Order: sequence, then C-alpha cells, then structure tokens
Amino acid sequence: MQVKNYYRNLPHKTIERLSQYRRALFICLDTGKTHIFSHEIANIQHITPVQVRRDLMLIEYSGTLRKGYNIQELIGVISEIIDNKESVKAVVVGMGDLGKALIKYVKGKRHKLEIVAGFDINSEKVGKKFSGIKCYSVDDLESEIKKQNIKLGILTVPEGQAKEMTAHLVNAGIKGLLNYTPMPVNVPEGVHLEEYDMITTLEKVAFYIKVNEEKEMAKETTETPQKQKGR
Amino acid sequence: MQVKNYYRNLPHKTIERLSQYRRALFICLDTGKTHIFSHEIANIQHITPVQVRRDLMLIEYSGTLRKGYNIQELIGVISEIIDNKESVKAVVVGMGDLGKALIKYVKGKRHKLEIVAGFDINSEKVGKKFSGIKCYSVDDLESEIKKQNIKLGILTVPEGQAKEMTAHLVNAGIKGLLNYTPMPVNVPEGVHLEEYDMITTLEKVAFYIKVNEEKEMAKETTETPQKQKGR
DNA sequence: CTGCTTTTGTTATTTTTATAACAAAACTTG
DNA sequence: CAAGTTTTGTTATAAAAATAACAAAAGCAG
Repeated sequence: MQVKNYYRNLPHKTIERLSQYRRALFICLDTGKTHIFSHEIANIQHITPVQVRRDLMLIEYSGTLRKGYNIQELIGVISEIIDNKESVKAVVVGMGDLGKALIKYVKGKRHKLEIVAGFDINSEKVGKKFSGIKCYSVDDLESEIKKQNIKLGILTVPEGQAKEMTAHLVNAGIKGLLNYTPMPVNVPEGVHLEEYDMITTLEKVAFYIKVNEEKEMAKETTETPQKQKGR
Repeated sequence: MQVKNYYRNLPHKTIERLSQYRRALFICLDTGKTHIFSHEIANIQHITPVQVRRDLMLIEYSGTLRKGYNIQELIGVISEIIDNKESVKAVVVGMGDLGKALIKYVKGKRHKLEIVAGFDINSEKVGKKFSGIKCYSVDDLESEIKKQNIKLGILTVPEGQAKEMTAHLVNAGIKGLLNYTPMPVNVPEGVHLEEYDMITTLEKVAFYIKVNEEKEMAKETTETPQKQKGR
C-alpha cells in the first residue's frame, strides 16, 4: 500500500482547505508561534476542529498530543502535496483592473507558482510592465505560451472576449484555466477549468442577507405571539 | 404546505447554481432565443441536465415538454427567489485594482444589488469617483453605512487592514460581508460571511495540473510497458 | 500514583449533494 | 394511428462531505 502519489485521491474539498490551512499557518508563523492546535486552525477558517484533524489524517501528518502540530513541518507536508515540483508558470490574459490586482496578489507570495506574463488587446498597455510583469499583445499569446512552456492561464478579459481568448490558450497547449469572467467557457478534456464568477458570490451573500432578515423577523413575531401562526 | 418562503431551505449549491443559470439565461436571451432545454443550460454550466431539472423542480418551475423552459419566465422565477425585494446597497472597502474591478463588474448588471460607495485610506483617492462611484475616507465608513442603510460590505483592502475594516463594518451594522483578502476575518452571528480567496483557486488549478500530468504519464507507461511496474 | 483534563487520531453515522432510473407527456414519422 | 423519439419531472440510489463519538496518549492536580 502507501502509494507514493496517494494525494491524487484526496477529496477536492480537502485540497482547497489544505491551501487555506497553509496560509493560516504562514500567518501564525509570522507571529512567532511554533505549534498550533486543531481548534486554532479551525477557528481561523471557521470550520470544526474535527474537520481539520480529519484532513490532516488524510495527508498522514501527525501532531503531538500536548503541543499540537508543528507549524513549520505541517507547512512542509502540505506544500509537498499541493505544490508542483517545478514552479508552474502562469499568464494573465486581460490587463484590466482585475488582471493587475491578481498580479499584485500573487507576487511575492511563497508558492511554486509565478505569473510570467500579461496579455492585452490594448496597444497602449502592450510593452509596459505592471508590478514587474511585462504585458504582451494578444497576437503573441500562443507563441509566448509555447516558447515559455506556460501551463496556467488566468482569464480576466471583458466577457465578450472570453471564448476567443480561451480558444487561443487551449490551442497553445495550456493545462489549466482559471476563468474570472462572467462568461462560461469550454475547454477540452485534459485541461482543468475553474470558473470563478464574482457575481455569483455577491448574489449569494445578498440572498442570505435576505434569508437572515426574514428569519429575524419571524423570530420576533414568535416572541410576541399576537396573531395565530399558520404553521 | 407550500410555505411562502420555502426558498429558505433550498440547498446552498442550488442557490449558487440559480445565480449561474440566470446569467446563462440572460446571455441566451440576448441571442434572441425564447426557450431553452435543460441540456443546453447544463452544457453552458458544465453540469448534467438532471442537475438542472432537479434544481428547477426544487423551485417549482415547470417547462413544456417540447419547447423546454421559457427563458424570460425562468429568469423571473429565479429573480423572485434570489433577489431581495428592495435593492441591496453595498460598499467596497479598498479602492485598489480589485475594488475598482468589482465596481465595474457589478455596474450596469441587472440585479437588485448596487454598489453605492467606495472607501479608502489613501487621501488621494478620497473624493474622487471610480466608474461613477464616489470614494470616501475610511473615517466615514461607519457613519455612511448607517446613514445610507448599507447591508453588504465587500472587502478588498490589503490583508493587513482586513480585520480592522471588518470590525468597522460590523460595528456599523453590516449584514453580509464578502472578503476578498487572503486574511480570514471574524464576524458575529447574524452576519453572513463569504471568504473568497483568489490564491486558493489558483493553487487548486495548479494542483490539478500536476495530477493530470502525472495521470497522463502513468497512462503512457501503461501503454508501452517496458518496465515492470510496482503493483 | 490516581483521577481529571486536554488533545489527537480514527471509525461510525448523518447530512448533503449528485447521479441514475424511469414513467408520462407530446410531438414526429411512416 | 402505431411505433419511435425527445424531454420533462420525480423518485430511488450512490457518492461525497461533514459531524459525532470515542479510545488512547500525555500531561496536570492533588
């Protein structure tokens, strides 16, 4: 047993949480802590301690009974699992506000993941650098990706251009695509696609605001039961 | 039975998909279509037709057997469920690239959700307008939120300021918070929090690029079995 | 050193989510 | 008008994910 690459079968949700745990651990490390308990990680991430322990069980990392988990060690174990061996090169397609924001976000963070180029259709942006990342013309998209062996594309163009740019990225042999536009796109098998539309999350928050308010109102009605409830 | 606000009990995932369906429907409507089949919606969203029909069953919307679903009607039904009665007012805290990107995203989209103000610590930004949205000083955060009855906060500040700004938003009585910073924050009960860290998604894509590549390599090894495999 | 507390690691159970299966309706084709 | 096709709506089943339950270890209090 104990296959070398067992992590392939980790639950998708666990993969997401491992990334989040790692970031929480980096934050704790900066405060000078060396060890951390499952309930501390859980509190940071708004989940239960059991969830944390279960995830760590899955990646076969053990803490000590009285001190908890060694932060530095755990960061190492998580990194071993979720990071790529060779740093993955990524490009941002669409150097608008969102593209620029993402470049700043990723820059200087400690993962095996680097944004190596940006692309834009606007000739005023082409040739300029944004946070140290050079912006190319979208005409050079396919050639640059092939030349630099870029694996990951981040799509931050206006939604009208999403499908066309996706086609270029796929043609160039991209292996993963992160779509931030509100336009769903299609990729062939073998390319990992994550759609992340900001509007959905925003609408979700608005929905639960509504639900919470209604529940609150219902509770007040129950506390002062003047009228018969329909049940 | 048939409680008026049955939608409170819809699965969380269904809520997310309804928002996505609606956006897909708007896109189709623009192309002049009037009706749509479950498998068409499914293809756009990369899910199964059954999933779509099940969601629509839950919201008790029926299509016709030969024409599918009436797009305009379905948009109406979904909107009735996920939209708030009165338009929800939102603010963006942190007018950096991400904050500006979000304002542009939301602007002009047809939901009952409007960004009414931005806030920043930088005095050069204060007083200016971004995509028509005025930027205030963070000193006025609490007073403006109370004055305008703002329910939703969008956090796009640098991570170092995330906790402090969250405290201000909560103090001011915000009901929902969307956190785009990489720093997890805490809110009291009754406030709906969505953490959305872009780095997690990015790392997830990178992880599955790795996994896919390894699977691809394993497949090739199997197809040309020159060496004995362990197991 | 005995009992109490805390925390881990793991198995068992429940809940949530997705998929499969299929009857019924409504149209098409021959 | 009978047989075949397509698509919906719904129930049944399976898969994934989260939670609960609890033994064991390791320290602490007396």
